[in-house]
Formats: sequence, C-alpha cells, structure tokens
Amino acid sequence: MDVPQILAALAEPTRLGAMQIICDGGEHCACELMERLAATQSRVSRHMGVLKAAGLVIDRRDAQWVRYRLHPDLPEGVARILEAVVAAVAPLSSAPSAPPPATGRTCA
Amino acid sequence: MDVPQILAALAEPTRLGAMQIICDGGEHCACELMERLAATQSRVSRHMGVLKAAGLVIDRRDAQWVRYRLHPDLPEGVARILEAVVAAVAPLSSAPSAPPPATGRTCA
DNA sequence: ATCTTATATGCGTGAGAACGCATATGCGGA
DNA sequence: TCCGCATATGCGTTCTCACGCATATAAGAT
Repeated sequence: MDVPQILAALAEPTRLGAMQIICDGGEHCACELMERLAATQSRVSRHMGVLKAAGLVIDRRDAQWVRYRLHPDLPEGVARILEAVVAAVAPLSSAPSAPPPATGRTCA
Repeated sequence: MDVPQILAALAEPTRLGAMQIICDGGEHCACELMERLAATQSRVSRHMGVLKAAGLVIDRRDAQWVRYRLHPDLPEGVARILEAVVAAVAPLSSAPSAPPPATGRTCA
C-alpha cells in the first residue's frame, strides 16, 4: 500500500474525476469515461493505467471493450482515503456535466 | 478547497512525513522537521511552503525561528482526508526513526 | 480474410516539480 | 552596530508528468 503513489494518482483532476465515476461501484468502459471526462482516448487509457498501477481499480476485457471498476479488495486505509477524497469533491460537482442523457451507445 | 492541490501536496514523501509530525496538533519549528525528516534546510523550507499554499498548515514567527502547526480551521472534507491519509501511513512508520532522543536543542 | 470499433503504447515535446548551492532576510545577542 | 543562527528565495539543473499523434493490438462483424 504505497500511500504517496495513491495520492499522486488521485491528485490529477482527470483521474480524480474518473474515480468519482467509478466509486459508484459499477463497471464503466473506457468510452463512457471518455465522454463523461471529455478526454481523448489516449488520455483516458493512460490515466486509467495509472489508477490501475496504484491499485485503485481493476479492468476486465469484455469483448472489444474494457470495463473498469473499483478494486474489489482495497486495503482498509486506502478505502477510507478514497471515501474521504470523493466526498470532499462530490459537493462541488453535484450536477454532473454529462448525466447519461441518451447513453444508448454501443458499449452500454 | 482545491482537492487536487491538497492531494499533490500530500503525495510527496517528505511532505507526508511532515504532515504526520504536524498532525499531533502541536507546533514544530523547521529545525525539528529538518532533523526528523532528515532533510536539508532548503528542502524543508520549500516543502513547508507547498503545504502552506495548500492550506494544510500555517506558520508563526517565534523570534528567530518559525513554528508550523495544522491549519486551525481546516474544511470538514480536508480534515477527513488528512485523518484518513495519516492513519493509513502511521502503522507503517510506527517506530519513528529519530524519536527525539535528546531534543534539548536550541529551539525546543 | 478484411474492415471497423475499442483500447494500448512508442515517441517526441512542453510544462512543472524537486533539488543543491549560494545568497538574502529576519531576529536576538554582544 | 556587528555577528551569528534560523529561515526564505533566486538560479540553474535534472527528472518526471501529461499530452497529442501515429501506430499497434484485440475482438466482433461482414
């Protein structure tokens, strides 16, 4: 459990946004994250790689796409950090910029 | 309350160490931090500047030295993050490398 | 087999972080 | 006033990070 690494992973705005999305407990494919974070494919892919390296998320290949979700067994301490961080940010972005309006996309 | 800035401030090992020390609630002068963190004067000064800029600590000039302490009124969310982070790190460094053996220094 | 969609990655670039060294500033004491 | 200790800061250097672009890989559909 490398705390500095975890904090560094969470310190980047796009990654923090990704964690907010992912902390709903569900699975989210990269394309969904691209839309909701307004980030390019390359950016999302690399950022998710950092979060994965930090042990915060895991990914699962599902056909042509990759679904990310919270790491199933986060160490106690990490889970607490994550909760605190997401809680601290959430109130600010209470109105999601892109609330899946018609997410009847391909990967949903 | 800039969460990414706060996380970035905490993500650096030396600064994280400083916050662990400072989270005891007391005041700590730069020279004490230098010893306990095994860091040069320049390094400590700058790192504390970053923590101050992030709103985590405040400083107070006391004669020739400067005493740092936790920011007296941290926003709820920030306080929670800090608690979680310090708690997550503490168990690892339960045995402080330099437990003020004979801290009968000049600034104590 | 080929094409298309989704995702990962090599490469080069620009920006920012951290550091050491030297120097400036603040403050008490002689 | 001059000196010494504690702390801050300018400067140049090195290292890392985030990014875009182009390309590689994976998997389904035709």
